[in-house]
Amino acid sequence: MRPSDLPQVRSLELFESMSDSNFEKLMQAAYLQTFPAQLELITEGDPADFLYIVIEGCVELFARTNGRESTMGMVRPVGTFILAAVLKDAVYLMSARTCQRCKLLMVPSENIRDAFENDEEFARSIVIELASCYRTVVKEHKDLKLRTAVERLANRLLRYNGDQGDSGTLELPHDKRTLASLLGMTPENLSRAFNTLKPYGVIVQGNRISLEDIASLKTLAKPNPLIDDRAT
Amino acid sequence: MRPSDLPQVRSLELFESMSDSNFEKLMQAAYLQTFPAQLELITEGDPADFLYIVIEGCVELFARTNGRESTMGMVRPVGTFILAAVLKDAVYLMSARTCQRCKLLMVPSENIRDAFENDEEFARSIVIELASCYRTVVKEHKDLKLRTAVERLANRLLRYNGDQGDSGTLELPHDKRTLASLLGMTPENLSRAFNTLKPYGVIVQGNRISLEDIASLKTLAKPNPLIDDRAT
DNA sequence: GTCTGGAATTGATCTAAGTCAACCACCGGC
DNA sequence: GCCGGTGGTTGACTTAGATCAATTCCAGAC
Repeated sequence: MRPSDLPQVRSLELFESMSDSNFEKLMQAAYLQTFPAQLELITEGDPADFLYIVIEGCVELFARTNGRESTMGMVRPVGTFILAAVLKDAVYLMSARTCQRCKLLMVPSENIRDAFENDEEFARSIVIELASCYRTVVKEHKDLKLRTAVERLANRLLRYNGDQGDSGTLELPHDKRTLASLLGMTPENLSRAFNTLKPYGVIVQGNRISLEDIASLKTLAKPNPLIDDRAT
Repeated sequence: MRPSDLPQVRSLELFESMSDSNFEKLMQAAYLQTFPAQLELITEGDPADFLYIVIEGCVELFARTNGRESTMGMVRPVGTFILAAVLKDAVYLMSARTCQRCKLLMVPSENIRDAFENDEEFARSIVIELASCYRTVVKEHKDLKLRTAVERLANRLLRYNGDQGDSGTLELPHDKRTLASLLGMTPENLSRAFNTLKPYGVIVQGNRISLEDIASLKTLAKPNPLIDDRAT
């Protein structure tokens, strides 16, 4: 792997407080690979052989059952996916595909579990990371169970706006069909949801969105830190 | 606490491989309390002061936002709740209330975090437990996103039937309004869902259900181990 | 530039599910 | 025994959202 990528990986909360020697050992066992767009990296039900770390590009996590399919999450640099399956030595619950050409670091599950046994700091980081993942899904579950499609969209826009510096203008980080699936609706319905948000100052131009009246958008969205805040 | 309860708690996967002395220390810091039915034990947004362990009775986890409310899960003996918030030293994401008179063991968060630092085996168990919790929510999320209400009910019935010995007869473990909320629908809609399952051999008498034609119920439900199996 | 194919939008329609209201059935208290 | 309350069911109706089909809008290929 390119030495310039290493510090990035090291800076992940997961690896930050690991000992140098253990980190190096882990990285030596890892593979850095480049994948083309639209490649299915893993399929739900397969045994978890690797922990994946996204160095470049973007990976979509999705689930399928009975002909239907839904986007479960998006991972961008520098983020990991399917830590839980790796630790439990279980099968993947989600599938993953590249959205673009991607550079991924693949760490063999066994090495992760070894490091977990031998590095107490790493074990601690893993717990924090897992707890965070858990809380993220709980929030998504609440979002889906307690809100309508329009509310989910409104809150998502407010979140993207916050992520991108609260400027009142934001760029959708994925295409609209993906966003729709992520929010648990159809692309058609997403279109219509954008239309119903127009009176609340939401202007759509391709994947650039301006929020002209954040106050009124908030009265509709009723954002809730226990659903929308990433940190808490 | 009654000494007869201790072995039960000790047998929890979470505490099983902990050292005796550490377990005792933890239990000495803990409080055993009995609560009446319908008491709100914790409220989402409050700081996580205790890890709760249900010794007797049944606790409902639920979430509220903007006037709406939804049941997120049910905890029965011997089970724990809100481990993630405790470990992250964060606020609760869910509220909890007793469904019946309950006996609960409350372990101060701080002691849990201490034990986590000092007992490597405990740390390992926590990771497994957290990973399991995570995977459980992911499954619930898939269930909600990928299935209709009737399918969710059908699969739930098959699951309860499996839990209760595959006899073809099962008892609903909670009242129907709670089940409805758990499955993400209204009580009225649950009633109707039971009716649409009648042609598939589902006979309802109060909270006793008989499944007279499991084969055909399965063709409708299309159970998927990556959603419905607890273990995987 | 023009062509082309995928993404996005729009409209018409259908369906699953929620809402509202009435009603029933069971249980506990008196 | 009767009363009243709670949980469950049923029916009529509304609504959110899905589906299907028809355009439109680009962006990239040539």
